[in-house]
Amino acid sequence: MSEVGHNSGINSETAARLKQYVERVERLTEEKDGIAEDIRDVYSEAKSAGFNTKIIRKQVARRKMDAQKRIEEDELLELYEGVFA
Amino acid sequence: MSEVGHNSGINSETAARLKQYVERVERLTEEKDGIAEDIRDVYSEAKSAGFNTKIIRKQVARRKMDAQKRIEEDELLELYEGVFA
Amino acid sequence: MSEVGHNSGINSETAARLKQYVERVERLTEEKDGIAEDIRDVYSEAKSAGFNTKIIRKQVARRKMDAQKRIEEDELLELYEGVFA
Amino acid sequence: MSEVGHNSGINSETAARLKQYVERVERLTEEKDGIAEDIRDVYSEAKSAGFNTKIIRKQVARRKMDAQKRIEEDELLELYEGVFA
DNA sequence: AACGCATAAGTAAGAC
DNA sequence: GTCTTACTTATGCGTT
Repeated sequence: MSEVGHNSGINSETAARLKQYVERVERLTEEKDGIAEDIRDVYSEAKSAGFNTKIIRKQVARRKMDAQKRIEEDELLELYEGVFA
Repeated sequence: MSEVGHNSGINSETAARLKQYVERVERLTEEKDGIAEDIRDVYSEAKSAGFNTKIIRKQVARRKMDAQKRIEEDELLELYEGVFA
Repeated sequence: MSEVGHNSGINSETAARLKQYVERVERLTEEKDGIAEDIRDVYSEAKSAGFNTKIIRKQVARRKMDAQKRIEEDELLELYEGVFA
Repeated sequence: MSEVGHNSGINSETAARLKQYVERVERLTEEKDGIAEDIRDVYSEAKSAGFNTKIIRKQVARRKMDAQKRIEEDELLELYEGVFA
């Protein structure tokens, strides 16, 4: 067998690069999960302070939806610009 | 109507604190979404480099599962210990 | 107004078919919920028999994970095969 | 060591009963997943027939909520009966 | 541009 | 009764 195959049929350089990508994703995912935990902590804290977290979630969702509407409008404006440019 | 009620039936201080929580969540969510985008970028880059992103995803999933499995087994052992403690 | 619109803007045949789908989903959901209840009953029974349900849950999770891991690995292999096909 | 311990420190009869529970849960879970798949199939079919599945889901959710309201009312009635009985 | 997949949010149940 | 954990639903993303 040639050099190819030392790592399940892939040459070792390719395998190494694959590993790089996997590890980068893993590192970023870890960060992301960390932030998700932070968010949970904020809700916990709010709860401890006597707030109903459901309401906060609704509020967040609502504002996000509004933001979405704004984005849609922006895109529409951009579209118009293209037409009149 | 008393001062209470200026903000839908809750006093202004409470409203302010609520706003704080909402904004903290929003800020963290923004960060989180940013990282999610970074992850997508890594996959895009890998794809451009000629890799099959499905393979990378599977590798990531597989490794995550290995880690999870170990945790799962440790917890099971611990649980069994608890039975005989 | 034409015949269309008697049911909020859709013709009655379409409405009837829609209703069919909704009812099929509802019937199946009912079955599903029934089984979910059965599962809960099994855990209750186990608990009454003196078992730590957490252990049973962990066992179930562990076995499921084993199965999933095997599937995951098979898919990965298949994917690799595809690369060299 | 006594007979206890042949199976990770649990006597074999207990282990056997544990296994029974695990398997019952697994069997029921399999059934449940099968039905979940059936539900997905119904949605797929509806989609193929030109329906917007999101709307069907909303419809199903809405009817369920109505049912929930009915249950709440029933419980309230029951409560009253208790008071006046 | 539509489909399936994967993650994420929200909801509900069970443990302490 | 509170709290955490598990499940279910829903949305959004990548792919074909």
